[in-house]
Amino acid sequence: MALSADILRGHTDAIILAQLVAGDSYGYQINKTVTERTGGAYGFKEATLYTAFKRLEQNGLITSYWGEDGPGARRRYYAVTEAGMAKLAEDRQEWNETKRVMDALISWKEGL
Amino acid sequence: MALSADILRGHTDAIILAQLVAGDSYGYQINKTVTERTGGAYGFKEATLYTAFKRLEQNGLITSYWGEDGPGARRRYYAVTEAGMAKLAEDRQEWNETKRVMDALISWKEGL
DNA sequence: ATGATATACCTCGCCTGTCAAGGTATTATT
DNA sequence: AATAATACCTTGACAGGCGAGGTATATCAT
Repeated sequence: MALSADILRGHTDAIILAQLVAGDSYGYQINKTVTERTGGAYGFKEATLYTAFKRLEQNGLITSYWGEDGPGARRRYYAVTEAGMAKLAEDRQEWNETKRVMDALISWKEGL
Repeated sequence: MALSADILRGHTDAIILAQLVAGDSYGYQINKTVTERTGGAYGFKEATLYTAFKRLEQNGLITSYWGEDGPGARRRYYAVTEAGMAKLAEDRQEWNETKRVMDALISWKEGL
C-alpha cells in the first residue's frame, strides 16, 4: 500500500533528520533511501523535500554545504546540528505516543 | 505527552469513524471519549471536529440527525454509513502501513 | 547528432486540514 | 446575577504538501 503524504504530514522533518544522523547526505540520496527502506511504500515529492530542507535549515536543525565537484550534477549535502539531534529525540518520543494514541482510538477491540 | 493535531492530521476522519462504529454519538461526547481513551493525550479542537463532521457527511461516510428533545442543549447525532465502514477498514490498513513505514524510517536500530 | 533517461537541484502558487476567535443556546451551580 | 458546563456552528488565517514548471550534467541508445 502506497501512503499519501497527508497521512505522514508533520513527520517529514523527523524522517529527514533520522536519515541524516546516519551521516551527511543530499536530497536525491535521502529520497532513494526512504523509498528503499519502505519497500517503495513511501517517498517524498521533490517539492516537499526541498521545502523541508529549507525549513529545517531555517530552524537551525540542519546545516548545508555544496559537495566537492565531481562528475555528474552538483550535490548539496546536509548535516544534522545538535538542535536537530535533540529535535529528533523529541520526534521519536512523539511518534511512540502517536502510536499509543492511534491504537487506542482506531484499533479493533475484540473484547469491547 | 500531549500530541499536536498536525501530527495526527489526516487521521481525524478515521478516529471519528472508529468512535461511531461503537454506536451513534454526537460531537461533544465523541470528543470526551477520545480524551478519555487517550488518557488526556489528545482531543479535537471544536472547529476541527465540526469541520470533520461536515466533510464526512458530504463524502457520504456518515449521516446525521437531531436527537430527541430532552433537558440540556440539543444534540446532533451521527451514524456511520456502509461507505464509512468501508473507509474505516481502509484507514485501519493504512494505519498499520504507516506504523511499518515510520518505524522503518525513524526508529533506533541498535544493529545498524 | 539527437533523444531519452537518470541524476540533481530549485521555485511558485494552489489546495486542504487545523484552529484561534467569535458566536448562539440550555441547564445547573454559586 | 454570574459562572461553568453542556452543546452546536462559522469565518478567516496559517502551514505543509505538491503539481507544474524550470535549470544543469552525464550516460546510453538510435
